Amino acid sequence: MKRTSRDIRTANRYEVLRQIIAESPTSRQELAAATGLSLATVATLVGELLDLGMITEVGFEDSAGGRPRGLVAVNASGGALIGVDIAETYVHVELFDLALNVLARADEDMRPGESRPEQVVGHVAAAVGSVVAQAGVEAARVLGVGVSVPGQVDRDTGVAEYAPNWDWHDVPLLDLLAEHIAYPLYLDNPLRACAVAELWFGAARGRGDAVVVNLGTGVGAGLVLGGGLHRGVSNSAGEWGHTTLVLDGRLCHCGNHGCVETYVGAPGIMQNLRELSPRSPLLHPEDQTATIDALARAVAAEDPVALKAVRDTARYLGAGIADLVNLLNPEVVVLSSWVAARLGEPLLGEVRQAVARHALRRPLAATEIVLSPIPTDPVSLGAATFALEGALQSVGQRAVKRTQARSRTAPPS
Amino acid sequence: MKRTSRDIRTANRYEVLRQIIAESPTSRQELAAATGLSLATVATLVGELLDLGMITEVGFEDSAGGRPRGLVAVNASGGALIGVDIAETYVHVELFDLALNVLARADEDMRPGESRPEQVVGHVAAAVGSVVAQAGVEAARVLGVGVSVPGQVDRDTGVAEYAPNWDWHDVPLLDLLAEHIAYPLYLDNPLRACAVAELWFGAARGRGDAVVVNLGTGVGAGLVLGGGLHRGVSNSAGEWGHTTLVLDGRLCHCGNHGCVETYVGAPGIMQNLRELSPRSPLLHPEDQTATIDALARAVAAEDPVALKAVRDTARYLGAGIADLVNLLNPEVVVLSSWVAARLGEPLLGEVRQAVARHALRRPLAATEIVLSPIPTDPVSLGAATFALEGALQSVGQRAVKRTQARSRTAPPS
DNA sequence: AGGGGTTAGGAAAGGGGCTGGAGAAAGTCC
DNA sequence: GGACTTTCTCCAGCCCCTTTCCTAACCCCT
Repeated sequence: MKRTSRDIRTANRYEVLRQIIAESPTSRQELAAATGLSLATVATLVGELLDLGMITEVGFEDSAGGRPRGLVAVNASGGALIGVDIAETYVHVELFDLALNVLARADEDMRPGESRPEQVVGHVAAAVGSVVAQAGVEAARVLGVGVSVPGQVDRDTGVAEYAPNWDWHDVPLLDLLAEHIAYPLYLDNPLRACAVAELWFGAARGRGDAVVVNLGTGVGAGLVLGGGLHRGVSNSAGEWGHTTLVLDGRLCHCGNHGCVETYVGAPGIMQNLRELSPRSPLLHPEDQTATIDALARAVAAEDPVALKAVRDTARYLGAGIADLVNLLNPEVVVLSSWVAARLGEPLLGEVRQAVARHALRRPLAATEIVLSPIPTDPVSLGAATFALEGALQSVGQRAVKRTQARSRTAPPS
Repeated sequence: MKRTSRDIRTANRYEVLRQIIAESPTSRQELAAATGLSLATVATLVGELLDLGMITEVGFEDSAGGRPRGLVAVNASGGALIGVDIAETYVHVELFDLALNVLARADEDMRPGESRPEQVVGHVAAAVGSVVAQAGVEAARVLGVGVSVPGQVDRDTGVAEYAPNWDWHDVPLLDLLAEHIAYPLYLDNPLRACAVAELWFGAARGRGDAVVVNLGTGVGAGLVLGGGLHRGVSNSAGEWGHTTLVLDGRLCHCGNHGCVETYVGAPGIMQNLRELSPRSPLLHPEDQTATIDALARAVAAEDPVALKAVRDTARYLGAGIADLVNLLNPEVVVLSSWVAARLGEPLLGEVRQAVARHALRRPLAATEIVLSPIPTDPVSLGAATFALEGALQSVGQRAVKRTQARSRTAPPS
């Protein structure tokens, strides 16, 4: 709530690092141009990041008659970040270097019924241990672990206030995890993880206002407003899946009827397909992933039923997204998560048309609708980004002293 | 987009003045406590406002053994603000003193067909001239004129990009007005005017995230996010009236079916009533205001048809608001504009129940739903507030020099 | 090989902001 | 009148960002 001049610094630090990660190697000049900051400010921020070991100087640009520009790049091996994606049936963990390359993965399946917090924590601890061992990084170089857990989360206290899958209430998840994991921990939910991933590395980079529509088993919308994540007063903003799309429509597990989720979530898409063709061979009743995969393949083969199913889904989705466009007037709407990744361009095209039919002209003209450009799992990437943000947050004064030390020691060769 | 330390200053200046207006007279100590700023900062900001003549020192608090606190209050006569509410059939103008009391009003009716920009500008100029004359304020003391015009507006260039009532496209309204009005002009739309009015003087004061639901002939939602107005990338955020509430529902003039507006805007409410009782004596087919007034009176008299009509309206409205609560997780939802003012508590009660049925528990628990506490026309008040913000924006360096002058001249008696 | 032109980047100065503390100011109480 | 208390102003200190100046580092040309 209260803004101080330090927040400006932190935001600029984020901005510079984002830019370096996006375009490595790069020069101070380019960074200044890209961020709009002065050269002097960029230079001090770059100095801080050099001191932290997050970036390194990697040589010089060829000059055409002048002092050559020094180039900096992400120091990939300068640290490791871990992203944990806890879902209903699995725990997926990835370890990233600072260039956000995946160095190691680990998965733990959870059987139905394995829903006690201690059990979940056990799986997470095992997977985290596994990725650290696989990647062979020293413990000291792990900058933090971001954890995404479905439902409502109090990120300050680290309490999972409510997780619908397992009917958790006020589980002190971060404290439980801290007993097994010695690295700094950051907790939030998958919606916001995806949004942050897009904000740092995806289609929302550099945009003031963006909506990240999450299409998975559940559905939600991560909101980027004013250049930062919008959390709402109790950190539960973005619950878009239970917006009423069809009055008295399909029954949703939330108890209402006609929620967006029941039409465009993976089970909803299966239902759309089933209503078109009850015995479609594409349907794998117990396996959402297999069904969506089959649907994607059938669309590629121009199967008419599959095309119609995607079009129907896009109609619902487009109507919902149009409402978001009208309400929030974002620069970009990003379709993210596994369903969007698999259905890809065919879905996107239909959605664009459907949105165009429903949205008002002016907001529509200002809004781009795109697929997430993030190739890996956005949830674990976003979770890792929370850890990265955490590591950058508290850079504070110490760095200044060390800047002096640096400039004394190693003049460029 | 780009934040600088000056923005902090401006925000703090707003905050201090807001607090003084809300609670006049007050002391520097109280202001510091209320705003969270240090005493020193409050003192300099109060000094600035004293120099501007917007507030005055009005005496001292009784002390119980110490230096008594100096009290400051709004200097009501220190300036005048004009708010212009342009609507489809009328222009309503109010002149406020700095305590935001209405000193003068003027209305101009516009006949259907009188829709050329020059005609509207003529009415505005006449009404503005009238209020200035009525109130008898000197021209120099008018700090600015805020103008609210329906539709999409580019507030920087002062162009009314699109006004649906009159099918205006890219009308340079501010330039046209400037030919007749010599005061500083500020342009925006009624949605945001209402939101700003709530933010400064109403139920959104001091709240980080609020939604101001505007119930008039049209329907919209002013969004206060992160303590400030959310405008979206092309200043058209808040277009909530054309959110689809009922798939394939009532035809809306926007061309879609089932928009929120067709159920909870004044014409929509009339339709709700008509569907209940086609020959209801409450219906005044050509007069929205009269119908809503009659409905309000009938509700007060516990007329069962009227009660049912309000309940039906609240069902629709509640479903829509619940979606907003889920999506944005605001601290408060404010029901504003003339329909909300007239239907009042009965509507509010039904809406609360309807929202509770649709919204998710956690966001719901964090959200309060209230009627706007603003007794006058919120649109002209909000428009005047734009002028007030404008006057405070550019306080800059000059004030510092004058601070020295002040401290030399007038020591408190 | 050495100078001139050109560009990069560091250091210092400057401007804006907020805060904490010292000390003057203005009361009450004894 | 003096002791005590509280307010309020002013200044030093710190954090930010930017502008400006100057040196460093390179190219090219002679």
